[in-house]
Amino acid sequence: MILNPKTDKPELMTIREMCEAFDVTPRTLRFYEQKELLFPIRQGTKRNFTRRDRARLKLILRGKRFGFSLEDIRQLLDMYDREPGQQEAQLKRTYQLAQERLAVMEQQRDELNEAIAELRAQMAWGEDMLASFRRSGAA
Amino acid sequence: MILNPKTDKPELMTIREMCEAFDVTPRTLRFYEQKELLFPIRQGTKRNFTRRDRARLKLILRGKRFGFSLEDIRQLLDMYDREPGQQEAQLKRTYQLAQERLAVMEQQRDELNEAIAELRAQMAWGEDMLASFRRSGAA
DNA sequence: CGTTACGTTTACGTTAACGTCACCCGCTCT
DNA sequence: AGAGCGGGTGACGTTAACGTAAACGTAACG
Repeated sequence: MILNPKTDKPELMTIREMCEAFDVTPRTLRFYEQKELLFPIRQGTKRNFTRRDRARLKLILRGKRFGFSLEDIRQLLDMYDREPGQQEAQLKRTYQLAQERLAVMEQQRDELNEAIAELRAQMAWGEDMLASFRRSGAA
Repeated sequence: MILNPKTDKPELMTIREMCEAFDVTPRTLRFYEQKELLFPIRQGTKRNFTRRDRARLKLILRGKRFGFSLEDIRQLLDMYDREPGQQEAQLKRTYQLAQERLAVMEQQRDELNEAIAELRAQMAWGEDMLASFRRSGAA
C-alpha cells in the first residue's frame, strides 16, 4: 500500500477501505463506477481508488444529501473535469442547478410543515376523544 | 343516476365522475379497488362508487399527503370498518401511528432545513466566485 | 491441500404507485 | 352496419439506487 508522505494516508485504497471510510457498501462503489461517477484504477480485475475518487465520492454523498439524483451529480462532476476553460459558465450552470434544487427543497419543507400542522390538528382531536373515553370509565 | 334528496348529489358515481371530483385517473381508482382500499358496487362489470367510497377516498388522499403508504392507510381504514367495539383501542392505535409519522415528518423537515442551509452556504461561495469573475472582466 | 477472506462478474429482484398498451364488450347515433 | 364512446381486463413497463444470489478467482494461513 503506497502511502502519501505528507499525510501518511494511503494514496490508493481498496474497496473495503473505501467502504469503511465512507460508510457505503461495495455494491454501491461498483454501481457508482458503472454509472461513471468513479474511476478507480483497475489492476487486472481489482479496483484501486485514488484521491480523486475519494474527492468525488465525498461530493457525491453531499449531493445526495441535497437531494440531487446521481445523474445530476454525474453531470456536475463531469463539468468540473473537462478541461476548464469556461469556468464561469460552469459555475453559473452549477449555481442555477443549485437554485432550482433549493426551490424544490424549500417547497417540500413548506408542504411538510403544512402536513405536520394538519396532522397535529387531527391528533388533538383524537386526544380529546381518548380523554372522553377515559372520563366515561371505559378503562 | 340516483340523487340524494338532501344534497341533490348522486348517491352513486361513475368512475369518470369520481375522477373529476377527486382529480385522479381511472387507473388509480381501479388500483385502489384492487388494493382493497375502495369497494365500488359492481353492476356486472362497471363500478358504482358510493358515499362510503368517497369518504374513504378522501381519507386516502389526505393520508397520502401525510406521507402514509397505501398499505398503512388500508390498515387504518380497515380498523374503522370492523365492527366497532374497541373504539378506544382503535383510536389509540391510530393515534400512535400518527405520532410515529409525525416524528418521521419532523425529522425529515429538520434534515431538509439543514441541507437547505448547507446548500445556501455553498451558493454564497459560488456567488462570490461569480462576482470575482465579473470584476476580472471576463464578460 | 483445504478453508477462509476478500474480490470479481453477471444478472435478476426489490419497492411504490401507478402508466401504458392491446384487446374486448355493450350501447348509441346516424 | 359502421363508428365512437365509455368502460373493462390483464399484463408488462417505469423509476432509482442499489440488494442479493450464483459461480468464479486468488492469496494467505495453517
